[in-house]
Amino acid sequence: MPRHRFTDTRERIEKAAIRLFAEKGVAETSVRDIARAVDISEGALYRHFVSKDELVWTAFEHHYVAFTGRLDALAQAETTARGKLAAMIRGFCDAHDDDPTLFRFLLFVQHGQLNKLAAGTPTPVDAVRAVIERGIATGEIPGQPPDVATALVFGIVLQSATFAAYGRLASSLGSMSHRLVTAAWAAVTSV
Amino acid sequence: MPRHRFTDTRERIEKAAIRLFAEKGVAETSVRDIARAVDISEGALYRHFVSKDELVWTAFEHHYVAFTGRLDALAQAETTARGKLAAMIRGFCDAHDDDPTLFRFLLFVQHGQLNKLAAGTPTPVDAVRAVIERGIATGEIPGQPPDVATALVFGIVLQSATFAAYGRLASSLGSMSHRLVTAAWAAVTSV
Amino acid sequence: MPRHRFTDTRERIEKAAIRLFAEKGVAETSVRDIARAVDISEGALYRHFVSKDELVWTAFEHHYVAFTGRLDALAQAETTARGKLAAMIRGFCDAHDDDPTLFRFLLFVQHGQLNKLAAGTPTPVDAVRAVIERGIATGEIPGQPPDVATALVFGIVLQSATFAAYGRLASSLGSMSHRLVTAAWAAVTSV
Amino acid sequence: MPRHRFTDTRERIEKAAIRLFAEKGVAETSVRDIARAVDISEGALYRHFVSKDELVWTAFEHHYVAFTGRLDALAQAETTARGKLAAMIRGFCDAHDDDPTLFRFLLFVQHGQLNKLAAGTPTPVDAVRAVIERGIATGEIPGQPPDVATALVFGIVLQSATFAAYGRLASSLGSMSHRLVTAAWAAVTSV
DNA sequence: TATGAATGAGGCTTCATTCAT
DNA sequence: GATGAATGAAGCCTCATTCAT
Repeated sequence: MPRHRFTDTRERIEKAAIRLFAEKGVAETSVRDIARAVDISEGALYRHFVSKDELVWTAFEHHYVAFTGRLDALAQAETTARGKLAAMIRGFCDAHDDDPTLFRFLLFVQHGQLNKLAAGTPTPVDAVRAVIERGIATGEIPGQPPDVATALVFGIVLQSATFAAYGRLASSLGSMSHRLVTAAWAAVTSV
Repeated sequence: MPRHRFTDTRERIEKAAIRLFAEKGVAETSVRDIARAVDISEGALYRHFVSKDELVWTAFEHHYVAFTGRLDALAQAETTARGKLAAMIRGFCDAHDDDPTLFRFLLFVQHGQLNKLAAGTPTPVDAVRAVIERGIATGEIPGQPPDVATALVFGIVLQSATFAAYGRLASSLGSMSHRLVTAAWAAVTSV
Repeated sequence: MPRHRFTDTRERIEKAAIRLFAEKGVAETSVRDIARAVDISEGALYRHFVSKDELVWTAFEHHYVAFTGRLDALAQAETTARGKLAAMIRGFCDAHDDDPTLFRFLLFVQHGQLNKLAAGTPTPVDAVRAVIERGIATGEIPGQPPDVATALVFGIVLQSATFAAYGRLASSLGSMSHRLVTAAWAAVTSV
Repeated sequence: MPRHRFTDTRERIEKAAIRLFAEKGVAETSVRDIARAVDISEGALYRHFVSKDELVWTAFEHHYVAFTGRLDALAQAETTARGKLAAMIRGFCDAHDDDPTLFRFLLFVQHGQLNKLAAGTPTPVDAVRAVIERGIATGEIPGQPPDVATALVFGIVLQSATFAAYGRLASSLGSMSHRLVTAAWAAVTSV
């Protein structure tokens, strides 16, 4: 099944690349590093990716869009603003715990990739912001600039992930998702 | 007497370097980039800094320690936990508005520099955490793991700065410091 | 199958490097000089050697140890002290005539490499010294500090090679090996 | 006495340079190294020497010619070939013991300087060779190619100095000059 | 005279990418 | 599809030398 092996190699490359990018940064990771991690030759890597840039971009875009979609879906399954926000925050925590390395790559290391997103492509920030904007419209959330409220929620979640990465917090964000929801809601409604 | 006894080349290098580091990242900024920004030769740079590493480290450490000290001083000038926290958050906002580039370099780009700090050197995180821990001890802040509460406060402030950098929020954080204080206090006391 | 599985680039690099080192010295020979001599790019060189240092060391160590071994073997094939010494001196002359450039690199240019030899690694000096020490013990050579006698023998051989390099003596040391043996033996037994 | 200070600085530079050259080699010694050793600025060094090359050359030529002259004088004070040779060898030993660093610089590190000597400038090799040639002419020394005999004598002396530098022999060559004379004479007359 | 900042060439090395096999 | 040698640009750094002060 050569097709399978191909697909498999491509995925192994992407996975290794994401891990290395998350650990060391994109610029600090060489094509050689990646090839070695997957135990293939440098040349072979170019059979699967046209360039390092494309590899970075592919790895980023694919998961970034998927994660955004998941957040949207989680929100839509709820009816209240608080419920939507809570579901999304739990979604963040789950995504983090599921693959902390990928989470860090998507949300911390992406420097430079964000600008490449086609204008209008929704991001996790947009997903959160949409819920907040709607909550303000319905009166569930006090009137305020939605970007500020989005920053509050986003900051609470991402900083926890950062602390987890540095070992300042337990590596499982799920166990504190309830606390984060409470805090985020308090922050957002504290106007 | 030397040609440039009162020269400011060293400072111009540091300033340009910080700007480039904040804009593009450390690894993505070459010594040549820096030299060009200051309009000197690459070699000349090495009369002022032993290596690129030392330049990064110097630029980081100097301001990082100073900023931490400023935060501590602001906190000490207040008596209540809420007062201390409010003063520190305003301190963050002022530092940001004073020199957004430096702020971003210190708090976002430091990748890799933090580990070089002598163990025990206090950081802004420590400054905030100390106030929170004390507040919990005095009962001003509800009982909770201090690291979680610290993440809440830190996240609220840093994410606002991030949004400002991306143009999602006004570039002046000072104008919203009151809102951030309220939100942070709400988050911290929402247990 | 790789492009150049049977390629000899590595050997060509080593050979050119040894020649240049012998002609100009190690520090005076740049990686660019070597690459040009082999007609490859500088970067290509690093696929074959990890660093200039490693190239120098590899070129040195490999041949140095081999040469020492050859000397030892030549000595062991003889029974008397004079026979052993004579065989070694002829060994020096043959090695010189075989590849004067390599000979000069090993015995004159090694500046700095000798210290890298694992302590206890035998050198040509040790080989000669061992024979002399034994000759003194058996009474074939008059009692004297073995290091002094070693210097006499070594000096006679190496200075002849030096003169050959400068054109003061014929480039073939083999044709005068008999003379060198006689002189060395006379010097050593002249106590 | 500004004149004196000037002269003094120039000599201190030369002395420090010779030491560093002997210790590390010419290419491995930077102008900066030298300036630091003398505790002056790099620029100041150029007030005393037009270039590094000139410094090397001056340091070499001056002492090299002087040493050659001393050898000649020592030889002329004797009447027999053996006496002349013995005096010269003692001259070598004394020069070595007097300033081992200078000795090594002149006789080992000069790589590249020898060719700059005006054609016909007498060298220590010439001094020894002249005595030997004459000894052969008078019959005091058996007939043989004078260059070979010169190599024997030179090698015996220089290798002893080399061993002294490496700690294989006592640092005082004077104490073994008698032995070296005996050995050299034996070697030369062993045809 | 002395200083040390500045220069420009060059040194060693790494990197993304290509390509003959 | 895979290999790894080769390339050329670029990266960081050192050096001999100059020059304004």
